[in-house]
Amino acid sequence: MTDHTSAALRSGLNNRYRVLEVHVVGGEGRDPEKHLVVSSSPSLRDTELCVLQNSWESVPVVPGDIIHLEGECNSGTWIINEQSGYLILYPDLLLSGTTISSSIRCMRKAVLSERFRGSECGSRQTLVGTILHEIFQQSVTNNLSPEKVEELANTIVYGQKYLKEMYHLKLKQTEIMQEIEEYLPSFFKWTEEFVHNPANQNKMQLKLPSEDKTGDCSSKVEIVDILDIEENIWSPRFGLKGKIDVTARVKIHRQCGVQSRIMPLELKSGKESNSIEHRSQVILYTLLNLERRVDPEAGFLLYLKTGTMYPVTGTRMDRRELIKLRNQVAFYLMHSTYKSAVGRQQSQLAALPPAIDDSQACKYCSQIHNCFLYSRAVEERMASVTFPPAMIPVIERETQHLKPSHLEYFSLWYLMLTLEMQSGDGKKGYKNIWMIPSLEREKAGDCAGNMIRTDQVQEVSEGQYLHSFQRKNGAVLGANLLVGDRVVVSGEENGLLGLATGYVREIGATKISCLLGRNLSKLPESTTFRLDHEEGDCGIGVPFENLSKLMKDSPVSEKLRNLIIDFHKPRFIQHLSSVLPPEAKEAVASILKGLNKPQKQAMKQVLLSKDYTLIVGMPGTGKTTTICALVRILSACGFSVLLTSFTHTAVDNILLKLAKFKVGFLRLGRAQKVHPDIRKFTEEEICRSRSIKSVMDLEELYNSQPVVATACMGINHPIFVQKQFDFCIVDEASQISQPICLGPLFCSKRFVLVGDHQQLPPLVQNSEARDLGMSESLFKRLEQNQNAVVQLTVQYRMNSKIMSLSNKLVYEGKLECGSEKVSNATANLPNLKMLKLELADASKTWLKEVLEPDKPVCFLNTEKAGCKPSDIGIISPYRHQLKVITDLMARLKESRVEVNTIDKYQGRDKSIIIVSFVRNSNDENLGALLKDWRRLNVAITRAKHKLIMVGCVPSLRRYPPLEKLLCHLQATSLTSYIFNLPAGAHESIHKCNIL
DNA sequence: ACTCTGCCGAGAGGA
Repeated sequence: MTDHTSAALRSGLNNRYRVLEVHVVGGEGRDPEKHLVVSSSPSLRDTELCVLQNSWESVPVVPGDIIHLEGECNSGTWIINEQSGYLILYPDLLLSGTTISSSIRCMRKAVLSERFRGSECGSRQTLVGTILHEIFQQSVTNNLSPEKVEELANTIVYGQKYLKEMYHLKLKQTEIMQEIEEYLPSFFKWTEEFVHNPANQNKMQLKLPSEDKTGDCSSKVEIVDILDIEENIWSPRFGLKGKIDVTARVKIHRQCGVQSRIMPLELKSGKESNSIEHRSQVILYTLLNLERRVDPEAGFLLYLKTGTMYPVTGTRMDRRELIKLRNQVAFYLMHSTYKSAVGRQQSQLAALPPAIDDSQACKYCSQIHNCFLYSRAVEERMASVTFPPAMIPVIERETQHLKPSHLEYFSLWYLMLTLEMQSGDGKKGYKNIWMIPSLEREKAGDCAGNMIRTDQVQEVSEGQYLHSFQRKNGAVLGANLLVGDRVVVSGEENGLLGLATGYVREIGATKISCLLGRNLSKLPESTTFRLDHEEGDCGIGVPFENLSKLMKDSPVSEKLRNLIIDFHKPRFIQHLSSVLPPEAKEAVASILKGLNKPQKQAMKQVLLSKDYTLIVGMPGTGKTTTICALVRILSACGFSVLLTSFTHTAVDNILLKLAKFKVGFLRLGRAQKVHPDIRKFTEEEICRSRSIKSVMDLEELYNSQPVVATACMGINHPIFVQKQFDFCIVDEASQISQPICLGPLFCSKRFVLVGDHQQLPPLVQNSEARDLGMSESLFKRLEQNQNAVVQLTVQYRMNSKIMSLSNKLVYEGKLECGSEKVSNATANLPNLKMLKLELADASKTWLKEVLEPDKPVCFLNTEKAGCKPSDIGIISPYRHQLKVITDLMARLKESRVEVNTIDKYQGRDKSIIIVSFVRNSNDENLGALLKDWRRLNVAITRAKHKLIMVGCVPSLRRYPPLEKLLCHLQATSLTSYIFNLPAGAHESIHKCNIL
């Protein structure tokens, strides 16, 4: 994407330029060149010239792009060629060292891996590799003796940290330990040679690029000090990021003298290949090092199996080629869609990097499924894309299980997800951390700057370090970071970006404590930090992954494709007796007793279903109660249940109820995000309290409960690799986008979606994606199969008059009150009499009327009142309005009244609801939010006893849903609902709030 | 043209 309008441009070391023009020069015997007219001034008036030569002209740069230039600029001209300079395309897109090194062999794979992150499912070797890394890193940092290393290996292998992975791969701890043992002798040999006894070692050839003079470059290398492990570096200069296994101070002994350098050391536990991929990784790490220290020029590759260490020098040529490769990958990632030049300018998916002709490499490729899928669903129709001839029949064969409808579904959703991801780009990216000073970002509340560390760093658990920060000047924090938020900790100084990531643990007036993945105590005490709220994009990986899974050639995926894409009719069995075990009958009957008729019907329908059931939970119809009863019945019948929802809060809502009935369950997900009363059911807590340290115990825990609950993004948990559930229940299903909702469905035989498509749909930011249908939930899509739908129509929230609104407008009269009591309930206003006396003066008669408990619905017309819409309200479509209201309420010292958006109020209720519609007749264009009748429906179904709506009637009439509502209000003979407010009425309305 | 919640990740090896 070329839209970087807000990007800050700079010259100097961190120079950013915008490309204004691109000219291809040369040909006719002359070497081709590309001339770029670039500018770093905000006005784009002062321009410079950038000349690309010696194959740099192949960089796919276009006008509008942001580039970073490295090298020298002489009188306004940059020369980037064989000898000097680098051009980095889209430098704010940081690519990891492994992404680039893997793109050497197959760029297509590298690009696919950026989208489909979970495809690499791990193996024994990778797990052993990870564990070996940790053992080595800790041993070398703490200079451990061989006995201590053995001990450490034991604690790690028989500890808690890698149990999940071992369970996932069905590996035993003893097996892993055995394999680890085999590595230790070579590791000891290496420490002898390079750390303890460097004088005895063999010489190695190490020629650093800066040493021009030829001659003897054989040297002895000595590791003097380990400065860091897992050092995380972000380099917006080279557009790179990475974690460096070991950062070591190294002495190079030569005939001509001794040199000291800080160099990266890359560990490998696999085959001693000294391959180009491995070497490239080291070279990229030397580039990353430039962010923090002098150019190391070289690094080392250490193969743990043999203890052999190879020096890797990054020549200019190596670096240049790797940067060019990075630019290409960056180009493909930034141009994953394009607008068709003709017609309606619709976005289309672009081709991936071409497939390579290497069946050997493809055989072991973890992305092969996605590679074939994309070629079949997207690229096949493109004239410009060709495949190696040998590959064509393979693609054909590997995708033959997919019908055209499946391929269409895939490409449409792939496109929509990509569009949505791009539109988040501006906000999401980490680039704000380096592009916006902390002080400025703090105003938006997303950052806390100028912080220093205070207390000792505590290692709370393996790899979790508790850090405390406070302002350098002791000032109060302005940030609105919340407990549980993810944060990125960086140094305020240059080059210290992304030092660590973690979670906010506690927030005080002047202090923040965070649980970070790395220990920062080694940094100088004077280091000042900034804590940036991480606006995650990682979640976007889950829907891509689910989409890919849906296209797999497996029975589960095939069944879901049939049901979801091809709308096969959901099947039901005839008789309850075949699912209801006799011994469960009594228990089930007693649970059913507490339910109303449609709720009972829903239970029955689910029990009879072979595929799926949709439960429409209209407002106030007891969705939570119903789900809770369903879980109890299903587990009484001996079924296993996977219980999910989009948000943690919704999951815990049900669990809180379930806990009362003593139904056992296991809650997955980070304890911090879980309701305090439910935390004791989380895997994390149980593992801690029972100090589970063996794969067997963990497996026992996973199998101990037939009911497992998680947020639906949490389906990458290893439990789901091995367990299949009888039923999956998805709450809030009408608010979840299809590819996310799919996730939990792979883990069960049947599913139940609970929701109400008349309420708000999944949130989609990108308008084009929305127009393409991205906000259609799976619930809505499947609702056309009416035989799978049960409606909960008996509601216990609203009194009859409030209910009648939405009943008329939305539910075609299907809603009914659960009891007389519900139907007639009015607001309890104990101070009303006193207040009425206060309001005796005639100008306020309207307020008296509004407050009458037997007028449950009223609409206050602000048209003539001159009352600013921005003065009133409790729920509102707009966040800005809420801010104004909250401030006013604070001035009136009223904090008990909850102020929130309509969207956030979905699923909740209150006795009295005041809706502020905000819109004023002066508004030139209609906003989109109020056009959505689902939002209106949510707004008018939150109140139990009294619904007060405030807004300018003539303005609101321009919105079709509100027009309908107002018409209905006028047409009803119950009472005159609409009041015309006199001037200055808004003050009184706040008094009304204080009731 | 105003609505916002989920995910731990860059890299663990394989040819």
